[in-house]
Amino acid sequence: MYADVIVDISRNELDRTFQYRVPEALADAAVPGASVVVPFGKGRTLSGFIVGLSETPKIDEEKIRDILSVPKEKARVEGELIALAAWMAEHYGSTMNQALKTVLPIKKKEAPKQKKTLVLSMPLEQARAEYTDFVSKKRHSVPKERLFSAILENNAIPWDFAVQKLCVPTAAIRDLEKKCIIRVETARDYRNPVLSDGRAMNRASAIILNEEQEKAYTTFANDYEAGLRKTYLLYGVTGSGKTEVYIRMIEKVLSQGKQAIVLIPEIALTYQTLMRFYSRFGDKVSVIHSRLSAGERSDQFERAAEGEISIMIGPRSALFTPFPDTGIIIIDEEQDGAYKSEQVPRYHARETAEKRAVLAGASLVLGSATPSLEAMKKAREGTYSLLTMAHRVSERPLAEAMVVDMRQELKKGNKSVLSGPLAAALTDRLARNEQSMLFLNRRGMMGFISCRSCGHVLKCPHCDVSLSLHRDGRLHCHYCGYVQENVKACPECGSKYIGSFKAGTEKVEEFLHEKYPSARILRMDADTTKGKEGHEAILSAFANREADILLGTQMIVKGHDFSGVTLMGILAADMSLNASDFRSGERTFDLLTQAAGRAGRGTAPGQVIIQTYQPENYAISAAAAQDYEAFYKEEAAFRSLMKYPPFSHMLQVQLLGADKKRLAAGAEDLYRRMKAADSDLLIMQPVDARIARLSDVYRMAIYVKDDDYERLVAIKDVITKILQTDRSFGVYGMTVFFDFDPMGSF
DNA sequence: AGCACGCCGACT
DNA sequence: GTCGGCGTGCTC
Repeated sequence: MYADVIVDISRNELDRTFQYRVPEALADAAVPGASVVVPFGKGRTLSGFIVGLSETPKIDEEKIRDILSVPKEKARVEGELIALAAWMAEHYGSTMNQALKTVLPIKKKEAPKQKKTLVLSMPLEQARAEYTDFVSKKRHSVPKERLFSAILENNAIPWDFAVQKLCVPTAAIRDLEKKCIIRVETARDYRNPVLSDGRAMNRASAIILNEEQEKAYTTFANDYEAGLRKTYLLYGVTGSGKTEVYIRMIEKVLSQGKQAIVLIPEIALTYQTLMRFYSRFGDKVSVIHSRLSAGERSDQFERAAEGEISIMIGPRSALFTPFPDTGIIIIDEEQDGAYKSEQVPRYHARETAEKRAVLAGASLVLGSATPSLEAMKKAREGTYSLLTMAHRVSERPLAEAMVVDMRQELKKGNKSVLSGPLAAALTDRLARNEQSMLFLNRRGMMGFISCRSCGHVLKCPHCDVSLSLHRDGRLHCHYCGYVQENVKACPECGSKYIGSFKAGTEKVEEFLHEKYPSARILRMDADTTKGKEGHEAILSAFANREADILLGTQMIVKGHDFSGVTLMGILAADMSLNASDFRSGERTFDLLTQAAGRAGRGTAPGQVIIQTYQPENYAISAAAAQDYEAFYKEEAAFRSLMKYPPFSHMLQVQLLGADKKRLAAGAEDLYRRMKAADSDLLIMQPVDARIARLSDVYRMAIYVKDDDYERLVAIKDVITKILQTDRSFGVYGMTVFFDFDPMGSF
């Protein structure tokens, strides 16, 4: 018996299976998915995973070696998850090893990571002298020079950083170590302890659904009974009671002896939802969240595999819960950006869930009040089954929304961040002793140029995304590389009030204190929520009416209900609209819709005031009118015209390198090779990434667009092949990553 | 990734 | 002439 093993080294050159013999004694333990220890090369033992078994040797039998052991305590990947990992590696461009590690429950008793650090092992003065000496040599290695100078600057740098970011070969490190210039120190880093949350709950009684909810549920239930496994888009306005529908669907699936996975964007922010599940299903439910230790996570996964629990709730990674027979996967707030992984493999939970659902024979339910263009497009085409819930459970009216044109405010001579109507509304709420929330959308405020007189935003003539101001003082497009000089006056109206937009929560807070000295103000942003309980502390203080105004960024918008709030002010709705990113309209619409949903949750009617320089923009007007249809129509037209996802697909080839010139040369070389490989594919010339340099690593990107996702996968495979086989690429010191249909900025 | 082998420039 | 750096090949 032979086993195909993927060894635990994430290098393209080694991203294939190696065949090993299974000794008699290990025959039972050596199943696909098992973690094994194998000999590799000379005097090395590595861990790896069995991904397949066979009876026949594929290579010279003499060369095949034995599996050394199958450690019992190590986690095992289920066959279904191996297949899923293979799909992910292929579709998102990663090694099989990386994909397996993503899918795999984190190993239980993993030895604490030995963090290796490189430190200077001689006095600084002496090292400086050595360095000068070293550089003066005619034939010295460039990577070594990088490492040397980095250490001189920082005294100590992590091993991983040197190897991965500075692209220093290990041999070079060893060499400097041998010369007693640097020292490799190993320090333990400890796991952070975890709070466990095991509270007993009373079971809530059965839920009674309203007509719309019942209809959505029945459609699903009938399909399920009939053995149909589909993807459903549950499109329900804020407050339409999606959670109750999820719960009923889960009950249905559990009654058939199957299990359920529920994905949510941010556990901390949907505590209320979570408690609903707890009270309904009690200890059948388990929750994973980011604060859980590796050990606790792995315990939860193990419980799932053992059948102790049947519902797993958690973020993106909960998708890989090793249930034996998953019956339903639910993705709540399906449009949320958090479902796209930032790490390689850069998978999207929606697509990956679709794949897993097929592999597992499960149904997939996507829930949202503002569905992503991706999901709605498929629903309209009939690929997904659309379940609509258009009414709020209590029939409570949506808050009344008003759009304030900030250009008019400027004309009236008001240059402050608060418009007349919003200032008046605030004064009014303070007098009536009601609470207000002010939302400052800071996302993507980096460097777009807009006119404060007419609202005109400078855009790339080829890509229709905002140009951003670079350090060189010129305006760049991040998709195609278009560059133009900055402007002194607005090209539309000639006004001199044009420039990049800046305003921080702190500044606004100061302003509010001045204007409303007696008001009690709470500020919530990345700075004030640093502590572990920062979030909760501020939110509960506000819920207890310890403040009149809550001022904050995105984080105040999601999930929480404050019954005392009757006013929601959105200070600058445009900010996220002009991020140089094709998804900015969608994100803005989503944020504004959610923000608007915050006001008027109690008995008093709510009011929403949206301040903007672009009241005519469809993302803003549609959000103010709470009109998803109108938004979808416009946004779909824009995406399809510009060939952006989901009407086309886009591959972002990310290029990183420590040396600017070599990186540029490498990018150019790769670009030409790509063109040669598929000459009529739309490949853009290499451009600087939005963050062109990050911790001393230069970053570039090549974008490729095509209707056919598989064609992008094909060009990805071409690139991987070139990198693997063509040694001459080594000179560029360039590392390459892929991001398919990217979200956010690179 | 990491290890052995072997060529070729630099220094004695 | 020898030393040692770095490119090259290989891992079941």
